Amino acid sequence: MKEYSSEEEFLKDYNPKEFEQLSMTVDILVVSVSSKDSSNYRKTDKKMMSILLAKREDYPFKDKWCLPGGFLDPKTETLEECAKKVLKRETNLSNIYLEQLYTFDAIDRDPRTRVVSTSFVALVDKNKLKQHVENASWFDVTFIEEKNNVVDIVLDNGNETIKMTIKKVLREKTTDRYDYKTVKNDSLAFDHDKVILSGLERIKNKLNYTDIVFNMMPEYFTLGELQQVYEVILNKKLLDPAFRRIIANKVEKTEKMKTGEGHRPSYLFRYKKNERD
Amino acid sequence: MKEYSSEEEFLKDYNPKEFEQLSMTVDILVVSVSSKDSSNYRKTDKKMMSILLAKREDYPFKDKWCLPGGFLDPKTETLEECAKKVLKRETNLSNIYLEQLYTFDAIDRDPRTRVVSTSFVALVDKNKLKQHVENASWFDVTFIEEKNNVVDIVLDNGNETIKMTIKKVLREKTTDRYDYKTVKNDSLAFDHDKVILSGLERIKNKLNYTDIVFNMMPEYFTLGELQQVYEVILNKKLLDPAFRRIIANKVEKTEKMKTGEGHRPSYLFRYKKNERD
DNA sequence: TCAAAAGTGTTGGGAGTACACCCATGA
DNA sequence: TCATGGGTGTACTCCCAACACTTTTGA
Repeated sequence: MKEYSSEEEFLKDYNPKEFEQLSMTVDILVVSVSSKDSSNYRKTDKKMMSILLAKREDYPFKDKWCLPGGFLDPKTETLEECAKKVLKRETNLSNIYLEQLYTFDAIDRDPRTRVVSTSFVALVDKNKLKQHVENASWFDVTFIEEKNNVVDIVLDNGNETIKMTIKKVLREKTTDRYDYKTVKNDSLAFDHDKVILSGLERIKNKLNYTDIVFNMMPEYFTLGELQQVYEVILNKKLLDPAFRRIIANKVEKTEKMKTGEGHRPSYLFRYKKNERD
Repeated sequence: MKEYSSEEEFLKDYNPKEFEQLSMTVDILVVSVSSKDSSNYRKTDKKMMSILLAKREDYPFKDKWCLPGGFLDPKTETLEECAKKVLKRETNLSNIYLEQLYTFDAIDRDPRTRVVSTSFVALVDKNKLKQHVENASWFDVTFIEEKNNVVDIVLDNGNETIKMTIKKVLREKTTDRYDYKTVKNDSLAFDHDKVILSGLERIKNKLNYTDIVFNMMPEYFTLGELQQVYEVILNKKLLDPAFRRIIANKVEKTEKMKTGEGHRPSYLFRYKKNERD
């Protein structure tokens, strides 16, 4: 290997042109929780997970939906800064929970040039959103995992229903990592179906050992509402007493009550800010 | 947003030059387990985690150690293919456990140009390695986590000792994600200290809910050896009966025995290949 | 009055913790 | 013989699942 004794000498020899034609993008899975109004005045609203999609108008993906994203400007920003910029543009919010998910990079991912994309998961409280950006829309998520590791995801924004099917193939017997194979996906651009699936699974896993739910909750909430969010993300019914015990030390009861619901009113709780353990 | 009606029109307008000057690299944390010979003939060899480092001879990082890695060729390979190529070069092995870790991208990471680096963790059984590549060396890892979230990592290859100190700062109260701040690091290039820390933590976490250990084990091993590997990775002593119960359904007893150790001989076990649960 | 959700107590089983104990070996 | 690790049984604790039960409300 050649040795260099000074910076000038090194830079003269170093040829980044060799590696040009590479772009990076950032894709963000913005997740929130929405409520479907119930017809029965007694029943509580049904909770749904929802994600934000934007419509592409430019050529290669005309009329396809895709995750909010954008190209990285290598001269000025980090991937995370780029993601925050995109989030600000799409939601007009700055203080959003953001976590790097995975870097996807199939060679033929983008027909224009070689693109490597780092995906992020963002969790937001929909109530804080003031405005909708044009061309963007919230889709309710229905997640059906069948026994043979085939996952159906249905997205619905009221006007349009998007269906996709992905097969999960365990990469190695020794691990929990899956390769995602798209079985059916007509409406989402790029590999965004895979980003959605891996992001949703990440949230589901993290629900049990972190407090990330509270990023999707308003400041005050009833335990029933919180439980519903858990239930819709985990996709299973939880038992009330068990649930209350588990989250007891994460929340604090306030003096406020939620009334007018056709049944016994409930105390409003709040995320316990000053916990130390 | 401008609309395009054909691919030609689109490509004419699309200008990737705007985003050039971006390179990607792959860095791999290759982890294995080594044994330190014991002086006492009765005692079993002490197990250590060890990682592979390579010496840089080129200018900006002369005399620094760094993780095996290389530039991505955007025209021909995916990140994972690139990682496998590097692994083949450094270890001459092809069937290695490989898992994407995280994408690091501080703007000033590399003084030459903007570089985004996706890191991987690879687990190998050192016994399978036939040859050492020049300029590469295995370092035993000592990992000391103090109460105030400051981590000391000491690497030792017999000739040289590398010390580094990193502070972990929780990114958000609601999550388990940390920002890593380098407190002290004189001998490792780039941000490889952070890659090492996050990789080691990843392995530690996954030990409990996956079977990744077996990627670092030879085909036949005693339960005592396996337990030692768990103990060195988790950095705590485990109780024999508990350990045996927990891993009982992951391994199968063979007819082979390990003798000549100055104590009761032990059965050799093997990873149970055909488990279904 | 009553359906619906809020909220609490009690019990049982399964998993992990701790410890006690015996076995087999080679120098 | 004995230090050392191999290997097994058992009792105890704690968490969580499951269920039973009471409370409170608005139409």
